[in-house]
Amino acid sequence: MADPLSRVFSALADPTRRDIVARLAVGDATVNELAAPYDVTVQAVSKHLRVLEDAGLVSRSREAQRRPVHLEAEVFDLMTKWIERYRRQAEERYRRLDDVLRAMPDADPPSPEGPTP
Amino acid sequence: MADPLSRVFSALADPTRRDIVARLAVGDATVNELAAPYDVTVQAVSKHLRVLEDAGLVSRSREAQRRPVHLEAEVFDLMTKWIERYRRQAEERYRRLDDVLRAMPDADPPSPEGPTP
DNA sequence: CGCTTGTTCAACCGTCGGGTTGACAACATC
DNA sequence: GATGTTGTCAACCCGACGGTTGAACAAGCG
Repeated sequence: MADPLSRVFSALADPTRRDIVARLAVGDATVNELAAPYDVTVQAVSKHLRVLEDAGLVSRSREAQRRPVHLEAEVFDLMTKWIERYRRQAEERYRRLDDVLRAMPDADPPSPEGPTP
Repeated sequence: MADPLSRVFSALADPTRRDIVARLAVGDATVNELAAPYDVTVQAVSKHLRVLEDAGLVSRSREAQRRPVHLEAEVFDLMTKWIERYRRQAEERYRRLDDVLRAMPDADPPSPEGPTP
């Protein structure tokens, strides 16, 4: 799973990881602090952070034996851009279809419904 | 994995599924049409569509023996809202931190770095 | 009716993801 | 140097996922 988009979407597909992101939006935190609210081991949270880091959503710096985790919000744009593109395209298509329906000459198109009976 | 957000993110974590969404943004299509560009079986694509449908990203109607697939773009909002929330929050935090740093009195805070030596 | 087309269901296989436990590295403090 | 704190690495378990094959169901058409 090499492509960045898959990594980001996949990273945020887990509720615990989304929770961690939510918490990090408030401020940086250490692994132990992040693990505290959950009933999983610290190792599990460390794994989650690795996934988030690989996705570019999070960065870890060294500060003595602590490793404060920091949210990197820029990667979000990758997703929003992708989403917006296809949302826009779908809406555009809808609009165009509407136009076609409006400008429809009353010839009988291959519509299976009611071809002007 | 009950929550809708996880389902949507998870659904879009697969490149094939994102591709299918991209194709459906252009217009509705049948399973066979969707499967054509890929070298996987039709059944595999059908499974992908089931995932997309469970996530609310796609709907299938019946039209004779065909089952045209239609993109439901509204669910995108779920994601964008989530993303925007935390992006905004992170930016807000950044801005506030900046203010704090700017308005910093030259007392010595518990910073482990250089406490104004 | 029998046949073809389009799609799904069921069973199976290999891999990945989230979780655990246990050991270990790095640093701080006594 | 011994001890404790913080975090990662490694091995393992189990359930979910993406894929396949083979059969079944549904709807039109000879």
